[in-house]
Amino acid sequence: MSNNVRVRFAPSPTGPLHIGGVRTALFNYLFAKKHKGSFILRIEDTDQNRYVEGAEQYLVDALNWCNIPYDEGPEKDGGFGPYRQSERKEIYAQYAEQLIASGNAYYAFDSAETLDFHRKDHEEKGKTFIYNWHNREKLSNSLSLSKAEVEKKLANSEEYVIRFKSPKDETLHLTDIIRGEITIDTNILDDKVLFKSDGMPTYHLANIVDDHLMEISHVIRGEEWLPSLALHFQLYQAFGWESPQFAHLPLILKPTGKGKLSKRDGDKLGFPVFPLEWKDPKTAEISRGYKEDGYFPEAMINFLAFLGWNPGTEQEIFNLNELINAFELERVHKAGARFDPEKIKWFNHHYMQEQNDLALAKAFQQLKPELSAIDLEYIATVVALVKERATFVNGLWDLSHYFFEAPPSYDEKAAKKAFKEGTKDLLLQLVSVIQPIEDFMVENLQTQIKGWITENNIGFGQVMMPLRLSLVGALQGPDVFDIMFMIGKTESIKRIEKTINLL
RNA sequence: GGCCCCAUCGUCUAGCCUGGCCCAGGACGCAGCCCUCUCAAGGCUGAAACACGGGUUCGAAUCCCGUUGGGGCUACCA
Repeated sequence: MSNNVRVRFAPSPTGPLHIGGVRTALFNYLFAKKHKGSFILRIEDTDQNRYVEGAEQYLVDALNWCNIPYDEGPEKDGGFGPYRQSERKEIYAQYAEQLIASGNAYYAFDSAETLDFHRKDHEEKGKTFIYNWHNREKLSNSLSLSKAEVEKKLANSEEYVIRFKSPKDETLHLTDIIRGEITIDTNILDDKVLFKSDGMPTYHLANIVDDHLMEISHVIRGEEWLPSLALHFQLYQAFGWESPQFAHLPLILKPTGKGKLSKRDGDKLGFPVFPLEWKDPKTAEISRGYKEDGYFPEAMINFLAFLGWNPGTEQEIFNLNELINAFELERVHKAGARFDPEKIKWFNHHYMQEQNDLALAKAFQQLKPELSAIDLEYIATVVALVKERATFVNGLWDLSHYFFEAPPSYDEKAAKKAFKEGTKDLLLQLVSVIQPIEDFMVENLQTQIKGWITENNIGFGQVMMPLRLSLVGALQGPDVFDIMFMIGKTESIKRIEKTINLL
């Protein structure tokens, strides 16, 4: 492929960007970068009724957080702007008129009520109402009405829409990069509305006009658009434009059950469906986001890339550059992919290990007010000690609180296991072993304590278990000697003595 | 209902185009073992799939047809 690859991500600002939308954006981005092309963000806000305040800003913020930058878009003109369809309003009408002039479209005056009536009427009879060659002669439009009548209606500025005149008895052979050839019989196609009575184009018209004007080379979008492909293809033909290549991505399905992934699933199963937290401007309802839940963007991107695509090798960990290099549309799957909240956690755990300890410490400190006064270096060392057990920054506290404060209690089960009859005596002896250690370093602690245990033929676990429990409050965590070194001699002894007093 | 798309372990998937190397490989999750003062991590091992039925062929997960199942669309929404 040459280097004039231009792709676009064209969401409509009707709410927060869904995780499936993120994947669509990602695949577009990967494809563009792989071919040294441009990735364009276009805002498809032709539906004034569904416009949601803040949705566009959310989109930009989400893409930024995901590290999927666009080359052109609103506030980032690349010579093909504007990039909001509402700002391109004047452009579309002339193209609709052009289609009428060439006989590919017509005016329709039917009211919403009339259409509604026909649909219901057909449904009752077990049929489907399709506005096309089949019945357009019986409806109110510039094909059924006389020229004079049409002109009169237009002159009276009666409300009208412009519909595409879908041909009869044609077989369309469409090509999709992912799916191969798709065959469609035009007889079952309906005369889609291209231009609405409110003066705005529908998605179909605006989409084709903009893709053409913006010189889009590949349209990579979700599978929900596959049924519209025939219309879009015919539109390009009607305009006499060269059509871009199409690739329809498989949908992301619910983890369990039927249907595609929805916000509800996230709420029910306890995982986010949106990249960033979103507060609904109307209901004030808050939807959680991957960012706020402690996911790293690298983890989300890596996971999302593997939903419907894979490189064909056994490598699974890919950074963005590696993804760009390896990505091929031809390797995208056809079938829908279930979203697996467990696997994205695994990716997050992986990327957590790759994070810089100091950076993690900062994030950890910001999250926990208890840590505000604590030295960042100390927190970073603690993080280094416990992070292999952590999947999220917000899980760090549970894994490391005993580095910052004495354990508030002892785990009951562990206490039963660790505290035996001779424990008190052993701990008293242990204190006398620790007390004289001048240089309170890990190696010294290790040799002194282990030496004392072996010399006196004491069971290792008999000392280590209650020791750990005294320090940590539970039988978990990193090396005991590391913990002692970190909290220091005084605190170590203090915690052991607390246990002694308790026994 | 109609139309279009799809179908390999529970899940993500390799293999399918160019049939034999596949009694089907990897990963997540699950189980066990090892490591070990503990919990993790890590290492090793295991259970786990070609939806079904017909063809074609010496031979089919791979090609064809049908059935079943799943998904999407069916708005003056995108």
